Amino acid sequence: MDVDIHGLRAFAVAAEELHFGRAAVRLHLSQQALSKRIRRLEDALGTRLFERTTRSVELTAAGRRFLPRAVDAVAAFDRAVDSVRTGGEPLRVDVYDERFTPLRMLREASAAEPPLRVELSMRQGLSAALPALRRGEIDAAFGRVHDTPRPWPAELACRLVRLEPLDAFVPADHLLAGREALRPADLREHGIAVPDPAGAEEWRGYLTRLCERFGLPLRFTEPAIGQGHLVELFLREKAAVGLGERSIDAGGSGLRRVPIVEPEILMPWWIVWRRRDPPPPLRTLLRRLGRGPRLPAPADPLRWVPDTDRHPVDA
Amino acid sequence: MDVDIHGLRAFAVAAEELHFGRAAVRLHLSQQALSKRIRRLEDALGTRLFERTTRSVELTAAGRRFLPRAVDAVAAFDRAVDSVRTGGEPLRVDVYDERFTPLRMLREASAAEPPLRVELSMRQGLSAALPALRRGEIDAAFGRVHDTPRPWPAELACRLVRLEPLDAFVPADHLLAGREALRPADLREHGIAVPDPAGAEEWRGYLTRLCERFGLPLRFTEPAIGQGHLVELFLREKAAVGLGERSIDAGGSGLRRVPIVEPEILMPWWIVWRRRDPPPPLRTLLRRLGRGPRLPAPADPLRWVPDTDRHPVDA
DNA sequence: CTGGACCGACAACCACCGGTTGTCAATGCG
DNA sequence: CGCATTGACAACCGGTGGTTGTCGGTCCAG
Repeated sequence: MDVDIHGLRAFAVAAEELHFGRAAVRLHLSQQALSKRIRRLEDALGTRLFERTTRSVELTAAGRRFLPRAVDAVAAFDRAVDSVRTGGEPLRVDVYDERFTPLRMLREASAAEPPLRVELSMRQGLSAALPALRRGEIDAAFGRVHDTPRPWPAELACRLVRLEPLDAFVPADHLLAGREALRPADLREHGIAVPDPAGAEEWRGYLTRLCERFGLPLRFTEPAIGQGHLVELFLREKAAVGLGERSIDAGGSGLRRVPIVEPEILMPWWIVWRRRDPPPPLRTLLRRLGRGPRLPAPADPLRWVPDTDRHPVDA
Repeated sequence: MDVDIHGLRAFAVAAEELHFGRAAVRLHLSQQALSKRIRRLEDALGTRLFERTTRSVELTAAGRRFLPRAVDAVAAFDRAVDSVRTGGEPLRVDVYDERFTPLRMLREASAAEPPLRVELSMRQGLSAALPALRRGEIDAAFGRVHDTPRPWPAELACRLVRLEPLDAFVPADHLLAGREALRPADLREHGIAVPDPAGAEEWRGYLTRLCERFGLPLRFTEPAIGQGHLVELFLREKAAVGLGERSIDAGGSGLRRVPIVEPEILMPWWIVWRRRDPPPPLRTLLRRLGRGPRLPAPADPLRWVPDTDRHPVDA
C-alpha cells in the first residue's frame, strides 16, 4: 500500500471534475477503477480526501489542503519526465525493403505512446544487415535468420515476430485470375515468378525450399525496386504466377490477388539485435512487437514454413 | 510500462550513490530489484540514464540532465504527501533508554522539515522491543542487534546508524582524573563499573566481549534510572572507572570525563524495523538517519567494536 | 406511488507487475 | 589462478490494479 503519482493525478482530476465518472473518462479508466484508486490513495494517506454521496462529490478540508500540493507534484513529475523524453537517440532499424511487412510493423510499433524515433535503412538482406548490426551501425534488423552463414554469431539475439502469408498475383486475364483461392499444387503447371532476391541469400533459400517442397518451377525476374515496379513485373507474366506478401496493394493496377490456402505459405520475419545492453527504445520496440506467432507443426495442413525454420539458430 | 515516482526516487538515490548495491539498501530493496526498476524507468523514458560496467556506474548526459528534475519531482511529491500526512499516526519508536544516543538521534531526525510526529517508548533492550515490533505495537526500535536470540526474524530489517564512543568517567579525586586520555590497557588495574543492563542481553554481551578483549575486570552496579542517577553511581566508585557514552553530561557534578583512545571503544547503535510496507514516516526517518558509519576493520588500531558486530544478522 | 436514470462502491476475476532468490558473466586484484 | 565484487538474467509467485457485473441510494417525471 503506497502513495504514487498516479494516485495524485487521479485525485487532482477528480477534484477538478467533482464527478468520478467524468474524471474516469479523462484518465482513461472505468469509473470503478478510479473509485478504487482514490480509495487506495486515501487509505495510504490515512485521511479522507472526498465526501461522497450517491449524487455528489465534495473535497474535505484535508482534500482542499492537499490539492495544490498534489497539482504541484504532478506538474513537477511531468516536467521531469518531459525533460528527458524529448532528447533520446533514434533507433536505427533495417527493414529489408520498403515493399515488405517489417516497415509496416515498425511504423505501428513506433507510433504507440510514447512514440519512438526511428531511423530506417534498407540493406535488402541480412547478408549486409548483420555485419552492420555487429559493427553497431544499426540497432536491429528484420529478416529471415535461417539460410544465413553459420555459425550464428553468439552476440546476436533474434525473435520471430511475424508469419506473413504469401499470395498469388496474376494479371486479370490470367487462367487463374477467376479463382477464389489456390492450393500450392495448383501452381505446379504454371510455375512461380518472383523478383531476384539479389544478396538476400536467406530469402533465396526460403524460395528454393518452398519450390522443392511443392514441386513448383521457380523463375527469378529482375530485382524489384519499389512496389510499383513489383506490380509491373508481375503484370508481365503470361503463365507464371507472381508470388508476394498478402499486404501488397494491387488495387487499380490490373493485377489480381488470389489467396493461397491449405496450406498458407508463410514468410517468417525475424528481428535480430545485439544481445548485450540493448538501448531502451529497442527494448520498447521488442516489447511492442510481442512474443511473436507460433510456428506451424510439420504436419499442419493449413500453414507452411520450411522445416529449417523450426530449428533455433541461436543455441 | 509507465514512469512512476518510485522510479524517479530510485534513480535519484542510485545517481547519488553511483553504486546499485548501496542504493538498493537505502531503498530497502534487493540489488536486483533496483537494477530492474532502473531498467524499467529507462525503458519507459526511452533513454539510458546510466552507463554500467561490472565495476562502475556513471550518469549519461541524459541522466545528468534528468537528475535535478527528478530530485525536484520527488521532493514535490514528498511535500504533497507530508502536507496531508501530518494528520496521520505518529511514528512509534523505542529508544532503549533516555540516557543514550538513540533519543538524541531521533529528536534531530524528527525535527527536520517536515517534522515527524513521534511516540517514544523505552523498553531498555531489544529483548522487549523486538516482540513489540513484531506485534506491530511499535514501528522501529534502536539497539544492538548482535547477541540477540537467533535466528534473526526474517521479517525484520536493521541498519547500523551510529558508532558512539565510550569514555571513562571518574570522580575528580580519582588517580586517573588528571589524565588527558586513557588507553584501554590503563583501565586494567582499576577495572570498570557500569550499571547492570538488566534485560538488555545484547549490551551485556557487548560489555563482556569488551572486557575479554582488553582484559578488564568488569563490575555491574545497580541499574541506573536516568542520567542523574548514573552520575551518582559513577561518583561512588573509589577505584573502578565508570564507562559511559561520550555524550553524558558530567558538568558541575564533580565527575570528570576522560576520553579512551587507541582504540576508541565504539558502541554500535542499530535501528530495526519490519521490512514489509514501512509507513512513510518511517521511510522518512530511515532516510534522515542515513547509511550509517563504516565499521572499523579488525586490525584497526584506532577504533574498536566486537568482532561479532562485523557480521550481518539479517542474512 | 412506480419506474427509470444517475452515481459511486462492492464483488469476483485475472493478467501482469514487481518484488524475491539463485545464478551468471565480467572485471579487478593478490 | 582463485577469489571478491558488481550489475543483470532467469524463474517464480504473491499481490496489485485493472475489468465486468451488479448493488444500493437518491432524485425526478409521469
